Amino acid sequence: MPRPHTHTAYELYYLLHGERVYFMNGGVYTAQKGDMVIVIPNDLHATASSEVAEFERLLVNFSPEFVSDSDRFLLELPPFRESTLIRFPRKEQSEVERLLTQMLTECKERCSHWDTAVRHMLTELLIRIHRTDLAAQNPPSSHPMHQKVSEIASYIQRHYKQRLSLEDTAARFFISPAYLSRIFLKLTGLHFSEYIRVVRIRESQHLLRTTKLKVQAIAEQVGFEHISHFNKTFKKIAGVSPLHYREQNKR
DNA sequence: CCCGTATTCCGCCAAG
DNA sequence: GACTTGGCGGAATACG
Repeated sequence: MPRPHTHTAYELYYLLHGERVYFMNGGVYTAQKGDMVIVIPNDLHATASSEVAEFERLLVNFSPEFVSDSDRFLLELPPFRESTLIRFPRKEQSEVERLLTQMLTECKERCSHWDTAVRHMLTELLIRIHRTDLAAQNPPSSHPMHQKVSEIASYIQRHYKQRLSLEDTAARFFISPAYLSRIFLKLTGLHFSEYIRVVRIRESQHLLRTTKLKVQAIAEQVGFEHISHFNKTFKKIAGVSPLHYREQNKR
């Protein structure tokens, strides 16, 4: 199973067939044939297998800069505001698949003006995404445990400032600590405690970039009682020390 | 589900 | 003084 990760590109993940569990945006989604997972830049995401083992997908990554200036606004609107899953209607699917495969072959073969061609097709794809009815979408999860893990992940995102133990959280959601530990890892790719740390460090990164708060203050705000431990954890996850990170990301 | 063990984490202090 | 790094023992949690 691929480790959870982030990157600065948009990711479009289209399922040709099979079934796939996707963790992103703090929620668990089950993708089926004809579904497209949209991951916006810097969102933590991972995939896991579902009961159905086999699957085939088409994957497209692109940076916002790749989209022509005049079409960039398409990325500012709803389906691209946060990572999500959309389902194309039956009759749209073949067209979407055609677009995607064509884009991929263009990228591979690199005939003249391939980039312009791809840029065009991407725009068309974005429009198709916008046109699909988003209202009746998002069956957030068929599986009851997916729902539960989603709730737990979102609970962590809301309460990372306070102490969160496996035991207390499990009790709050009426499952055993051991089961929570196992199911959480399976669906998110991260251990329960690891996820908390990642959420905390990501928030601290945000604070380092956007405020002038002292490291000490930030550490406390995101739920670390001791700076020494915050520093260690930060470096392990972010790769550099807090102030170094702030320095690097001074626009 | 419970258990024992291994691993990792956390809070604390000390030092650069 | 603020930040960073390191070591240590007990606690939490991961593993099988």
